[in-house]
Amino acid sequence: MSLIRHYNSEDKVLVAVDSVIFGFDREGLKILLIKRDFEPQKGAWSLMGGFLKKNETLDQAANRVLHELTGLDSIYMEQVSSYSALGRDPVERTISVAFFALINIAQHDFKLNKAHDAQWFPLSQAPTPIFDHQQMIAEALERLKRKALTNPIGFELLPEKFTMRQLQDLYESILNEKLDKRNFINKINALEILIRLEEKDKTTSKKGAFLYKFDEEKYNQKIDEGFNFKL
Amino acid sequence: MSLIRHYNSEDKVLVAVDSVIFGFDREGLKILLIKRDFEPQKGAWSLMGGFLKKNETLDQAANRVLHELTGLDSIYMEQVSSYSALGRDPVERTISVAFFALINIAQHDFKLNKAHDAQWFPLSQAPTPIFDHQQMIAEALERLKRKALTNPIGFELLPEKFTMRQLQDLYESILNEKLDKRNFINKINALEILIRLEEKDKTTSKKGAFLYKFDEEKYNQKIDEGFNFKL
DNA sequence: TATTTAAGTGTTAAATTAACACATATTTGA
DNA sequence: TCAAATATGTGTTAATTTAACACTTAAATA
Repeated sequence: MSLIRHYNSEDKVLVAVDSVIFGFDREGLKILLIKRDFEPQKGAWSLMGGFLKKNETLDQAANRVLHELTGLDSIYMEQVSSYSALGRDPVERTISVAFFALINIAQHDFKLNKAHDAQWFPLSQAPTPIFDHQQMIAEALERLKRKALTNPIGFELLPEKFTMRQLQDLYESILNEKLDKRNFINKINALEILIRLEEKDKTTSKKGAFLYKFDEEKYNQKIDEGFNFKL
Repeated sequence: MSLIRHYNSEDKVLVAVDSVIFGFDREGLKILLIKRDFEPQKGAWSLMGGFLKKNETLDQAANRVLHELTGLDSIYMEQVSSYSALGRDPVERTISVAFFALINIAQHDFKLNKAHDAQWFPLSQAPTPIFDHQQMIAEALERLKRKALTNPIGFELLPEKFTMRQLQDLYESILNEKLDKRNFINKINALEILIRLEEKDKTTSKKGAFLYKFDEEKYNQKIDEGFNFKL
């Protein structure tokens, strides 16, 4: 007789992961939604998700699901929260763990898996998604905001070379407020994580704007240290 | 034939909740651990936990488990994170959602359920608990720190009447640093959530220290508004 | 009545944040 | 060719917030 108590009498439940996939391009911050192709709510928009398998962690599941849709690996992901309301998925009792992912749309040369009928939506123009996905998006966005104010995130969302204006646009779209150009530049420069290149980007102005890239070493240092931005 | 796709082929897993129960009394910030009474690791210290049942939410499960141990209801709890490493519970594959709870030890007149062999430990003197519970505690503490800097929390942890010194002790033990007395008082008073009573507490000084209570209305207002303390 | 102990109380310097406006380079159209 | 239009680039000052700092007071006890 073993003294090890097994958990045979306990309930097992379906566990899902759902990903709030944020992207950024010249048009601003966007999220990636997929069109649901089965009932109920067939045709409605939804976060990309999937079920946790017996032999994988939640992070692995979230990465697997993201990979299935985008083909991408090594994408920055972070757990947001778990959702467990009883009727949240009308098909069957399921709890879901939400993640957020950061992708730079223009840079990564990926094709969305056509089987999933996915589409990028500017944050403010996204349709209302199914179940409790709206709440997941809202909480993921809160997390992203805090992240942006305490750690550098541009590396995940911006192309390798970018203008100061693009960086400011990124922060403005995450924080959902206009920032003063000079104050923003002063703050960013104080971090000393940017390297100004000789090249200029001429796509948005006649004068041209200097391109910058991140100083990877100092950038990573700031990830560890953290900071406390008030923008 | 139904168009509704069921999830029959998906894996189901055991889902647990584990609670990092913080308490505060004259001796400082403490956590409540229970002695595990079955193998493996019988006799080791552990967070109080339990399994999610088919028909309850994670919050309900966490409250149920807390109630089982303490008899208390309506305790402040907040979800921290989910843990899903494959071998985290050697008995069987289980994922766990950690919560933190705030209890004011002296005020609540509760008896710990003896069946669980529970004990309060000062944060710095707690034994190393089983599995990944140490990580849960660390992350819960991080959350508590941020909470303390952005929302009032004293109501949950302090007795109804308390001295300014007790409030400062609370913050010092959560933030794990000494604070300047005058600056602390100035900051707290700026919030305008305290009411100074005529009574004094004489247990810690000959002179006696004024007792305070929270202005409940303004306190709740600050919960909604939030603030950004830098102590 | 001298000593001890924790409580109580404000001011100033330093650092951070917020507010603010004009010149420049280049293209385009008159 | 020159005027107009447009986005880029750049510093200073005021206002606010935070950090540093020391002495007096009340009461108990020796």
